Amino acid sequence: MTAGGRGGLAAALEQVGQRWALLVIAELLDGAQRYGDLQRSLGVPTNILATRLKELQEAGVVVRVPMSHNVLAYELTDRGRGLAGAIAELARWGEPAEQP
Amino acid sequence: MTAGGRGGLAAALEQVGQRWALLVIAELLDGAQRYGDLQRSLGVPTNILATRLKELQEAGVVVRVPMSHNVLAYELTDRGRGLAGAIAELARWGEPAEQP
DNA sequence: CTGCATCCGGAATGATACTG
DNA sequence: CAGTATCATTCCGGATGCAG
Repeated sequence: MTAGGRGGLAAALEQVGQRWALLVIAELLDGAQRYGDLQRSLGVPTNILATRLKELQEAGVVVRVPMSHNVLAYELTDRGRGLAGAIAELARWGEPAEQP
Repeated sequence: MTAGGRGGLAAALEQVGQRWALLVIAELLDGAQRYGDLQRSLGVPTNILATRLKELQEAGVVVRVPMSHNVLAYELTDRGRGLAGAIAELARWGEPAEQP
């Protein structure tokens, strides 16, 4: 039953195909970040960021980890880090063509 | 100036991050297809498909190629085929975990 | 001060009817 | 067959409010 890919791709896009989702994950690939840091470094609206982080947690891509008391951060799960390859490919594809 | 990836990723998502865009491209990876074929195999609304195909042409990802007289099809450009890796990674990530 | 929730206008999406 | 036109629904984005 090789799902072929169409189904897998559709499933992937349902989980991380929303606007800003892959950008948030790409930021978290550099390490855990706090809410405000993600907001400032990405320039994403606060309501969208809150919604995405909630959805990504339900998808098992991101987890909320407490640091010191009163301070918490968001971190990728193993499943979330599994997107590193796809993100790298997309990023390389999107880079302006450079002639050596 | 290693564009790093954030910029490249954002640029990629602006071109192929819209809904259905990557699914259309994935279908075209199997070879050129006609409008009605894409519509039926993907189940995408006709107005969305028309819009995406127009945008993907402007992005240089897809070209409209005439076949026999009165029949035309959509085909990926080299740039479009450059997304094969990213799509394969996403599809594999989205596949349900299979335990043998 | 950080981490969200709410409200609202505008853009994107989807279902369907219509045209060359 | 290959789209375009129209309208309802949903999503997104910016401003703002509010609790811990």
